Amino acid sequence: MNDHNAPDSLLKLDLQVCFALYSTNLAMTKVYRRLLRELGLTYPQYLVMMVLWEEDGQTVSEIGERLFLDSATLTPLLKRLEGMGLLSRRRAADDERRVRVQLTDPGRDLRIRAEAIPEAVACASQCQPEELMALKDQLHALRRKLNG
Amino acid sequence: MNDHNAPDSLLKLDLQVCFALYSTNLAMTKVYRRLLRELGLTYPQYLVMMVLWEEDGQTVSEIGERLFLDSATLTPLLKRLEGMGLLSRRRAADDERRVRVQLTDPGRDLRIRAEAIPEAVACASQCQPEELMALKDQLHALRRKLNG
DNA sequence: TGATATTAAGTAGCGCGCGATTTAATATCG
DNA sequence: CGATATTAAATCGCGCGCTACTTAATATCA
Repeated sequence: MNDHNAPDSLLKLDLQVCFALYSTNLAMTKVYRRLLRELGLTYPQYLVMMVLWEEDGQTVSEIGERLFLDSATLTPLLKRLEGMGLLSRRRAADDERRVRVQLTDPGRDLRIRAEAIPEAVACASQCQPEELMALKDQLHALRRKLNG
Repeated sequence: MNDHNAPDSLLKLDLQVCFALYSTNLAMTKVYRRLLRELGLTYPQYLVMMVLWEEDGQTVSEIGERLFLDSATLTPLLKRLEGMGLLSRRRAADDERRVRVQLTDPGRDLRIRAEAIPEAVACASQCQPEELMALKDQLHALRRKLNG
């Protein structure tokens, strides 16, 4: 009868939404993994590079606020990117608790090669831009409610 | 101008959708983590239990098809659930390559306590059922395209 | 039947993502 | 100034999720 307000229906519906989120995220990550392999990056590493390409020299906390990740996740990840020679980590002179993350020349240069990625993902999604934008807005709204 | 077909706009839009998916999934997992802690389950473990509550005695592959996970992920996870006494793993008599997963009495009983979870998550999401259903359908459509 | 191919599950190793804790630097306040 | 609180980053341990590989059982077919 399509009674979305019946408790049972609501509970199952919710379950499906969360699993849809979970499994679609897995599928998305798989697509990125294939595309990012030639850049030698994982998806979270790619996100960090995006944040730095947008604004270089951010602290670990600032990067974490953009990506909703904390230092327990970011510190090892940044060390790997540093090991690849894509960035450098240095304590800030004015506040030695903070670590500023600076792109190296290879790190900046990688942006050119990375610019082909979004188009390839969009192609793999086979969605209209309008659909993707609508989905993005709904996800942002849900994220805000879940985080708040 | 709102020109979604301009290459630059399309690329950025796609990026935002994927990150929205990624970060909303993180937020969703955090909500579940808090709720599932009292059951002693992680979200993927909870998903496996859901699959078995729906149909007991499935093989590792069958569970994997439902959840889009393979044996490299499921075998260790199932061993942990077995270690908790929630299920048992046994080679199938008719085809000894397959492992059938059976709920134990405690595993079946856990369902009662788990039934409060979806409502709590729905409450945390603060969304109308219609919104969640629409989001679910869009995610399923995207997942199908990404996987196919 | 016997050789080969396929299938199901398991293992090893790596990179997240996070709760809990630690270390060190800065801020606050008596 | 000195004691305490707060903050930023790092560390530790665990559970995914995956690629690549291994092992064992079944299927296929000459």
